[in-house]
Amino acid sequence: MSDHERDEPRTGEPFLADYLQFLLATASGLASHSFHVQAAAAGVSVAEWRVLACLSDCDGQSVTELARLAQMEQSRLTRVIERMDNRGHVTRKRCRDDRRKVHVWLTGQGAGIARDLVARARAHEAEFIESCLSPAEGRRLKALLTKVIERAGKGKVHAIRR
Amino acid sequence: MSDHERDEPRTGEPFLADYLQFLLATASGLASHSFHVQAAAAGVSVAEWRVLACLSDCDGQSVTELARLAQMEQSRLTRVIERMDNRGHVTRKRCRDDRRKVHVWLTGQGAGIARDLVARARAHEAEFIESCLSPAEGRRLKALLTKVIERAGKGKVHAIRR
DNA sequence: CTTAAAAAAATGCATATTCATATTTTTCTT
DNA sequence: AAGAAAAATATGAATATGCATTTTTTTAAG
Repeated sequence: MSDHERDEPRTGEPFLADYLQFLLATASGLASHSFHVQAAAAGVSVAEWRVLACLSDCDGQSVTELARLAQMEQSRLTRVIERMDNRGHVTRKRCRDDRRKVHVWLTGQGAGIARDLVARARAHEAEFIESCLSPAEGRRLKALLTKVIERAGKGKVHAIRR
Repeated sequence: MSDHERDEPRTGEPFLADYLQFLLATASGLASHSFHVQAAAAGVSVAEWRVLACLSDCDGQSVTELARLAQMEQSRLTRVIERMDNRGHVTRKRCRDDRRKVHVWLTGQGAGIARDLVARARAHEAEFIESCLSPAEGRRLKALLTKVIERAGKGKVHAIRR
């Protein structure tokens, strides 16, 4: 319809379609978006979902560990956790061995919500993969991403424990 | 060091390490983070960088098109663009064919910044891939992501034009 | 042709996020 | 063992973001 009224012609090569970081961000957004809508409907924001998922995988992490795993800036995570604490979804305890640290656990209620969302996330993942890749391709993609994370996140994302 | 003071044992299977959406988000963050630091040092936020990159690839898109391509909520994009307009990095023109739409272009200055950042992004991408994958794996990963985007983003990310 | 519905962008306002910095505790140096 | 440096959280204040809604324009229906 609209002709975009361009002034200048295209500069050089198309950039985005071959830029790994763009492809990752776009695929990530597409893959997660509709699940995030489900979570929102359940009253859980994206940031909160990330915390629930991380804790459901490994409960009792410290704020800093959690921040790394959930890819959140520390002070942001502190406040996300604070809200979740107020709603009774997590509890915090200062670590006795190192009293600088604060560890975070799911409460019973939080764990329930997490279990439910994790189940839905698994279902959503299966649907999503089926909608765009063969099972083998899905496995291959995961393997490649895992390799990227292990190599690039050396020390940063130690929490991918199997 | 710290023993994480767990109360309950682990629930079930580890979840995150095999959850595609987590792998994508994590890899995406790791891949982009250090470039985002570079951009910030150049006075460009992540959101602004996305706009610059999208426009440098295809100038004169409408706000809605840009929002889809840059994966930004529309009202957020409107304000990001407004700031970029104030700084003289982009200009907006209401479309004559369809006066609801507003198209966005890079200014000379904006295009200069975009060119510079795109060049750095390409260099950063090459370094990043080399740091964690073989060239063949890098290509394979891009191919898989492209497939995901084409299939899952049917109609949503039409702007991946080569 | 007139009115209803849809589409695009902007905006008000409540909330969330960021950045820098303060605070507390631990680790390292000498 | 004392003091400096580092590490982990928290917090104040400026800014950005999200959601619902409004405004303007276009498209569809009757």
